[in-house]
Amino acid sequence: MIAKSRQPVETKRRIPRQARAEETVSAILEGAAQVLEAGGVAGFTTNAVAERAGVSIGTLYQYFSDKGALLHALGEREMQLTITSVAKALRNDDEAPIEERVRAVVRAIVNAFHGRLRARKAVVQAVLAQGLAIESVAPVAAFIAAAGATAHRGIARLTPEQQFVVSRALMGTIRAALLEEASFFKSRAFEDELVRLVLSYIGAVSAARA
Amino acid sequence: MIAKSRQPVETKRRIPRQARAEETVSAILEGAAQVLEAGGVAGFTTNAVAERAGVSIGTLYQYFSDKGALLHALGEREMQLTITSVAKALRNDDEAPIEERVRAVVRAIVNAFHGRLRARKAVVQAVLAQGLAIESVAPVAAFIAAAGATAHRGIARLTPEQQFVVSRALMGTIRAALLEEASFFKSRAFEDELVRLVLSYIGAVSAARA
DNA sequence: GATAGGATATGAGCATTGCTCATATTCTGA
DNA sequence: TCAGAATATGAGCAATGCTCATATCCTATC
Repeated sequence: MIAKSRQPVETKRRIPRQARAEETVSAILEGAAQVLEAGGVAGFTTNAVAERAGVSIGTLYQYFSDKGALLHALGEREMQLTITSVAKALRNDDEAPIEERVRAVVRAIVNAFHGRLRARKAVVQAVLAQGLAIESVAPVAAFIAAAGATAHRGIARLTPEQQFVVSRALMGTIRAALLEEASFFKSRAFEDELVRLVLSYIGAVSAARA
Repeated sequence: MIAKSRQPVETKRRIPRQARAEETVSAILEGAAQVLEAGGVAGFTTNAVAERAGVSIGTLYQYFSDKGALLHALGEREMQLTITSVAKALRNDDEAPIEERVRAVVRAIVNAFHGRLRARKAVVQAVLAQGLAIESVAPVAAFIAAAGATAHRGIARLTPEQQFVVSRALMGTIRAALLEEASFFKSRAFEDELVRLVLSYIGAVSAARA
């Protein structure tokens, strides 16, 4: 008796080995984004994604174990974009005053949500709808927490709870503005308040240490 | 030709007029909560809810236009609980120092999430998954913003953006702790940090005005 | 107490959707 | 050239959201 070849229990089932397979995966992800942009979470069906991507439904399931895995992949894509954006913002002004650095981070995150707002909103919604929030959003938050909390000229290092609070407060507020389609989402006034939120908190922690 | 009787486009279709109908609606909501507690969002099917509630699927749809409406109702129930809890907390110490009042609000919100954590988490997830966040969560946030931001002994009144930031930052952080099942969710240390977050932000706004 | 009509409850079953699997096609290395 | 691996296909099954024709229950009126 020959054992069936085991499939790894991953989000992706088959790993592309040929160029056309890579293209297929890209097409599926792009199709997924388009379907989300067009019809939001409600219209997001795997059959619709496959059709939009120009592949059969079977092909879709060769690369994604289920609908959730597809959303997960989209979420990770967004996450990576944000992380890259934040990292870049921090690299530029390494010795700038803390306010500049915080502002750069805030702006980077907000700007990561440019274009295809409807799709992005839908991705956030869908990712939150599953337990995926933990793995998928936490890295961004952790990165921000670490970045914003590095001991830096009299600024105290943050405890894990404090890192959690500052990162989730920032991400949560931005996410709320996106989901609620706040008119001031990309306004300077909103950015100012987010900067104030982070700075005042970090300042208060530092002050309490002294 | 007789026009069909128009159904109001509401979350609830039929409005209970008899006592047994009220009981039916309660049973459905209770069944929904139980199904969520047992199987999370994944196991939440309308047929399962109807069975658990001891009513037929048809009856369920007499009172709730669709699955979303059911989640919406559960969400509103949670929201109302939180609002009541916060209002009560604020009523007690009307002339207490601002720190006490903020702490009371923070504690009230966190304590609103006691018991049936799995169901609550699922409700939050489900509500976020639809566009319902806007109508369903915003009232709590607005209430908190208004309550925490009432001009009070040298504390400045907040602009709409500022109210948005302080309420969503607080709610978002608490929600993140719930969804990510943070170990410190109900710890004193976490509460302290939430208080610090709100106080430092309000303080910074006030300081900037002067 | 009888009963007409409104309110409430039922559940078989239809439409849609997530997903599988047997099969076909394409590619690559020897 | 061609065998076998990689990739692609899509009919169709199972599960789920939801409807509607029908049945049962309740209440108001006489």
